[in-house]
Amino acid sequence: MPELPEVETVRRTLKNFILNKKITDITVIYDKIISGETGKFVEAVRGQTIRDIDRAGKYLIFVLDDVAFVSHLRMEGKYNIVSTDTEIKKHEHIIFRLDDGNDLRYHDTRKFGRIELKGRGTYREELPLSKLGAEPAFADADLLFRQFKKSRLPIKSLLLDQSILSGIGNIYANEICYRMKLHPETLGTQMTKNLTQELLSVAAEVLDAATKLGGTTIHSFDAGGITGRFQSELLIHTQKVCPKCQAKVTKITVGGRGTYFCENCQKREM
DNA sequence: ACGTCCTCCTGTTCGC
DNA sequence: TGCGAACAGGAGGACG
Repeated sequence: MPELPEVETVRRTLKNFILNKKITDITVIYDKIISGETGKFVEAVRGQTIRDIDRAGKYLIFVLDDVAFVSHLRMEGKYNIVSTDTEIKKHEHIIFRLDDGNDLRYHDTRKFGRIELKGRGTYREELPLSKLGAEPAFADADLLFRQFKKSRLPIKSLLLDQSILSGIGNIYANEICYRMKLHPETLGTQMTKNLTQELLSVAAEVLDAATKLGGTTIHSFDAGGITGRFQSELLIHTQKVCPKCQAKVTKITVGGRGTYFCENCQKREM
């Protein structure tokens, strides 16, 4: 499931391949991927050149001449760049034909991803980007502390709330709690100012380290054929044994999400 | 305004 | 062993 480091890796990889390429045609095979009217999307994007690829949290933004489109990969979305004459694969839903003989193809096994047309100069002010919280590297600890303090939701759930902090998904939420020695069910109201500051630096550090390694490859996700090397750095997510104390890792559900933690190491007193 | 639950999907894993 | 059920989960929307 692509989170900030994986999406950033996709962004950088794509930029190398498709910057300044013109989209000469679009074929929409499965149109529920496109939010809004498919015809309008195709009409607006056809003939436009890719001027930049931006990112906000887990969203990718393709910036074209006159418009932009926002793409969320959700669980299993991928972009493949292949020669136009390559046979279309089963889960390729949107085909962008480029003017260099290649296609940019959106592939998504579970069809959860979404692509939506936005204004070139206004996409950050439009939903859904407009309600994203800051990324951990740029977040304000005082504001975050106030948001934590007023919620009785578990910290794990608050970390996954994109309107509070953007870019963290289930894998990194688990990793951040573990590195903080924090029980994932610690309530927002139990957080202290110091702990919040520490959480921000741990979160930024983990995301940065993962980005430097090309993200984490989980299940079918990879960034344009690039295998994320953060996979081997995971300390708790999908682990059987705690690397610190060798205790058996506990798996519970928090806010409907699979949560891995060590009962021995993650019981820090507030 | 906030929290909870449901929906979207398909491939994989689990249980009987 | 086989097959249906449960699970995986990010975000958006319905609902209370």
